[in-house]
Amino acid sequence: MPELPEVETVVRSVRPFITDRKIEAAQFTSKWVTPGDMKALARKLIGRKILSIGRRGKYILIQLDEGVLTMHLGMTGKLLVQGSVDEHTHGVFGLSHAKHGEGVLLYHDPRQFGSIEWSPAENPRVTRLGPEPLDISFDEFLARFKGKSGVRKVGMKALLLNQAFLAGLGNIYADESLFAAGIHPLTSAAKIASPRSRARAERLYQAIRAILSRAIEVGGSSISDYVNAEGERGWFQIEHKVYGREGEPCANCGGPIRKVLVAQRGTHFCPRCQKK
DNA sequence: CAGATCACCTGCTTGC
DNA sequence: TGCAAGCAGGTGATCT
Repeated sequence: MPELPEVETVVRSVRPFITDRKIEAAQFTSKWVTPGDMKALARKLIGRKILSIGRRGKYILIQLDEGVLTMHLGMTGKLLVQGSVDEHTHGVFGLSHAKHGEGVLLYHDPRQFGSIEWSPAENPRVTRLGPEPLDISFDEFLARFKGKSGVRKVGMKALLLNQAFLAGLGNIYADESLFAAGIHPLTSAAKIASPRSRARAERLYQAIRAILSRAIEVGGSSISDYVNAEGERGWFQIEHKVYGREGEPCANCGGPIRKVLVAQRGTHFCPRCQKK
């Protein structure tokens, strides 16, 4: 699902519909999305005013006049300001005086891998995240390659998927970034972090930023059913060079794009352009 | 500690 | 046609 660009798009599209509004009703129906006492959560939220909405990694942060509502969209989550409630709608928020729209916010998530949590202050899941890829310098990026016991030996694909390394990259943008930087997904982090690979590390840093920025510009990637809060699709999938393109010719060398399993995830790359 | 494996849930596609 | 297996944008618990 939704990775950093999709979550950013959702946040931007929902912002004008919920900012400065009061939560007048709330209902939850999934023990996976909202573990624990769902009625207590609803009671906690009703009467709260929404001060602002933001994003950290793949998390949506809704600042309230008391505490913060932290949401994750998992693999199939959507946050919608229009549409109807169905069996996959696991969160319904009724909002005060509709300045725009209809005054309802719907959390929709068929697989229920997402989450909705209230906490008095920053959610610990958010605290554990690494830095925002669009905010850090190259030196800070390079410094992340070191773990507590020296330079990390993990493969680059697994490292990019680790949210404690950088927040926000998922399967699509990890594959696209590694292709753009000419790095094989199984290349060890130690190799990229070595001084001799400085150019490649810098290419990766720039690739991640350019790809995420461009994806945000065009509203994210709509692979199957991703849409923003107003139901609009994103268009970055058109610009994917490797993700979902197994067997197609590489944009760079013309050889076939391959798909293998890395870190339990389908991983797309060009064997000719991305050497270990 | 770092890394690998598995599990969570639903729906769609693939292959026999 | 029908059905089982496999796979999907993610994360976190549990092992080695």
